[in-house]
Amino acid sequence: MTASTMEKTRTNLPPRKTSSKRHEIVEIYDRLYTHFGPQHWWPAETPFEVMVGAILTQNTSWKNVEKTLSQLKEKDLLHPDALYHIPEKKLSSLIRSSGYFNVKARRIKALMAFIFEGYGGSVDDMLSEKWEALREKLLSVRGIGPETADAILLYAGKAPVFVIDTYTRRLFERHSHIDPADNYQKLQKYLMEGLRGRTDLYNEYHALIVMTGKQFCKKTPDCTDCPLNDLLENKAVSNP
DNA sequence: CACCAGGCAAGTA
DNA sequence: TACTTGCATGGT
Repeated sequence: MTASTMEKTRTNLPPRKTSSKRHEIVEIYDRLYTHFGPQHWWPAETPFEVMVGAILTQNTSWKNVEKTLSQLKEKDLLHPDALYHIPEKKLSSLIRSSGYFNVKARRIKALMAFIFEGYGGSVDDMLSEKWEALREKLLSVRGIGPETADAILLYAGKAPVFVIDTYTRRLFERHSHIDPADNYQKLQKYLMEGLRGRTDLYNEYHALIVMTGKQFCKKTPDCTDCPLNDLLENKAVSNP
């Protein structure tokens, strides 16, 4: 896998010619990719920014998080040393516009403590650890659950993990035979096996799913008038 | 006005 | 184990 092929990713899993019926996971991916194009995720300049953003965006619109991140950047606080030393109270006031500011300030401080106590404040050192081990450690940090941990691993550390969020559940609940009641790990395993360990696809797929959530699907549990239905139903349409 | 947003932890039965 | 609740701002 070269850098250039990472840029514009199509699945090619399996080749259309030799497979009469492609896996629905791949089918959905290709439809989303064809429609929306590459997403270039995560929207951040540094791995550290990914990590902070991942906490700030918990159950919160990215729009609100952007405001917070740009303000932190403006004050030159968006790096480990600054956020490690800043008082929690002050941090909570700075991240106010992201919502849950008291909770998230505590969570960010917990992550800083983790980075400094475990890796001397070096994000690079943290991310150079084996991702399976790092995942377990991240999950032990207060405020980092499976989605946040996996977002950090995938988008900051380029680890081969699929990020499962509410949009992902909703999409596969409506447009595949996957049991929506399945827990995080089971759905994740199913998707990861379907995509054969392709980190670039995990990256792009999750980004595409969030894009569809933003553009179309806001209603739960069902949305019959959702324009996304036209894109995802009629699975035979593109391949006679 | 209600409802949702790229979750998580803690409490309850 | 499986629900329920608190956390909170900002946009539609």
